[in-house]
Order: sequence, then C-alpha cells, then structure tokens
Amino acid sequence: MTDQSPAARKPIRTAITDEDGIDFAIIELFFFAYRDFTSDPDQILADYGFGRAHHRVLHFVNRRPGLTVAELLDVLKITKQSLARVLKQLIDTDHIVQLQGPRDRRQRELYPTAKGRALALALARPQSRRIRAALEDSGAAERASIERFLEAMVDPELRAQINIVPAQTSGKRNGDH
Amino acid sequence: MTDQSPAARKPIRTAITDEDGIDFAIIELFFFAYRDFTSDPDQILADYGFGRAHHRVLHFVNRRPGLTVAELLDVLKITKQSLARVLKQLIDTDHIVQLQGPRDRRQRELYPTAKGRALALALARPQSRRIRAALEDSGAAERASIERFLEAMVDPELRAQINIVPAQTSGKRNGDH
DNA sequence: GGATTATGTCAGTACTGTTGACGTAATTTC
DNA sequence: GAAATTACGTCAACAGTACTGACATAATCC
Repeated sequence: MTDQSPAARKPIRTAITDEDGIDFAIIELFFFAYRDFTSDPDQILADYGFGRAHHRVLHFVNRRPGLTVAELLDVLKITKQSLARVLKQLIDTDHIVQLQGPRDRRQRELYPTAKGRALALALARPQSRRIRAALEDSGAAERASIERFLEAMVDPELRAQINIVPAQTSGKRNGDH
Repeated sequence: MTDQSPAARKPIRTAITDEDGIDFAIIELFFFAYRDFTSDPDQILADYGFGRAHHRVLHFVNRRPGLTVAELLDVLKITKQSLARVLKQLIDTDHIVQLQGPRDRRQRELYPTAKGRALALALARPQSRRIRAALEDSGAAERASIERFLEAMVDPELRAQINIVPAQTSGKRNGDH
C-alpha cells in the first residue's frame, strides 16, 4: 500500500479556488454557519441524553401538531426504523403524545405536551438569538433575500414541505388571512 | 410507563409560531436548505464507499493545501481519533498525501493528489450548481447580503477560520492582490 | 536531560442512520 | 365479505461518525 506508481502520489501545492466556476466561498460559509448553528442546541440536548435527531422530531411535531408518522418520515427523510427509537424515547419521557387518527384509525397523530413544547422553545431560543444577531444591521429587504435564497436551495419538488405551517395561529406564510 | 399523571400528557394542538420572538421561519429554512445541499455529494460519495466526513477532509485539504493535522482538527471541530480512520482511508486510496513539516518535522502537512483534487471538484460541482440556481435572479448586492449573513452566523471567535484562504492563487478574500 | 508538543493508535462506547423481515390492525378494493 | 393494501411497530444486524481514555513515539523547547 506504500509504494505504488509514485506519480499518482505527487502533492498538489496550490489551493483550489473559484477558478472552475465553483462557488467554494459560499460552500464553505454554509458549512461553517451550519456547524455553529447546530452547536447551540446540541449542548442543551446533552443534558437530556438526547441528540440532534430528537431535536428535529421535537421541532416538527411542535411546528405541525397532529402530523402523522408517515408525514414526519417524509419531512425528515429518514427511515421508519431510524425514527422509531428516537420517537419512542420522546414519548416515554412525555415530550410527545400519540393520538389515534380521527378519520383513519391506523394513523398516529403526534402532538407535543407542555413539556415537549417547553423543550422545543428552549432549543430554538439560542438559534433564534444567533439569527437575530446575524441580521442585526439588516433591513427587511436583506432578510427577504436570505429567506428567498435558503428556500431556493431546497429541492424544488420538496419546497412544498416548507409552507406547511398550520393555519390555526400563524397565517403568515399561508397567504389566506 | 403508560399511566402516569394524566395532566402532563395532554396534547397541545396549536402550532408553535414566531409569537415568542423566535425565528422559526429561518430555523426551518436553514434545516431544509442544508439537508438538500449535502444530499448532492452524498450520492457520489456512496460510490467510493466514503461518507460526509471524507468530503469535509477532502474539501479543506484542497482549500488549504499544506495544513497540518492539528489545524484540520481545529477547523472540523472533531477529535483526533475521529479524524484518524477517515484520513487513513483517504491516504490509502491516494487522495491525500502527507509530507513532513519543513520547519517542525513532527508536523504532517496534508496535500491533495491529482486524484484527490478531482474528487473534491466532482463533489463541489453539484453544490455549486445548486447555489448558482438559487442566486439566479440575484444581483451582487443580494449575494453580498447572503455572504454577510452566513458569515455572521459563525461564532465570532471562529470567524478567522473562514478567511484563511491561501494567498497563492485566490487573492480575492485576502485584500492583498 | 526533562517537559512539552504533534501525531498515531488501541479499546470501548454512543448516536444516528441503513436494509430486511415480520406482525397487526384498519381501510380499501373487488 | 374475502383479499389486497396501507399505517405503524418491532426485531435483528450492520455501518458511519462521533466520543473518552490511555498509551507510544519522535521532535522540539527550555
């Protein structure tokens, strides 16, 4: 494994750049931004013995109360077996409850409890603080640009997932107020 | 485990919203954007038997050729043991080579090979394409807003890591061209 | 010459994800 | 009403990526 064709192992000493029309600047910024964005809640989660997967489940159950297991799998893009462990823990610790679907009794609608709502808020708080700080000197136009950009980064066919915000309270992204 | 204080298990039926001053809109957009942003290279990596960790190592070795193991650990924010396996695989497959540090012979400077450079480019290409599409109708001002935002999302004390782009070729983010 | 530093490595563990298979209850279809 | 499908749960095995703790080696610093 050590002495093959020596030519193939010649080190390249020049840095890769945006030369090839590749946007390394934003690729890298996105990596750093997300790394630190997720580091905030990770600290809190550790106290509960939870991981990032628990956070994601908790977030979406709070955002779309009553969503079914299948819908949650679709949003998270993980398998049923992968969700099972995490969801079971959240149910056993009374952060989430399951209710039988009203129309289709096979379905399990997922709802947060007061405890689950509180944890979701606690996890989101430092993230929101970070966003607010990042937008500090920005106007509405700049904020809109950023929202538009992030939305455009999502796969077109999955963009529908974003706007599924229950009509009950919000009425902001629904256009039907 | 099923029949505790029933009050604690009462489902909350209303969605969490931006009411509490928490910016759920951007939190969620950021999740979806990053989920799909990383899904592009994941597909390619699978063909090589590599994972996301290999991508990150490959990216930074190409971006900052000659960086040491310690510097790489600092950028990735993982432990030495965690890096070891991934780095060893990339070296064994001739994507990366190690050179003894010129001044300090304890150090191992990491460089990409032609093969490693090619793979890094192949992985970045779909990501860059996605970014270009997302910025399609945006002007320079909008792009600047987005870069500023992403940079501001990074921990202030770690923001220095971003601008470490070798002087050799780029000269764009260095201000010393 | 002794302490520190940079790196490598071994062992054990945790979390999150995967595939495949099987079971049960409810709904739909014919 | 029987058969197929759907929604969900669960068991087993495994992979990738991260962790802590411990120890080894070589080079550098003091």
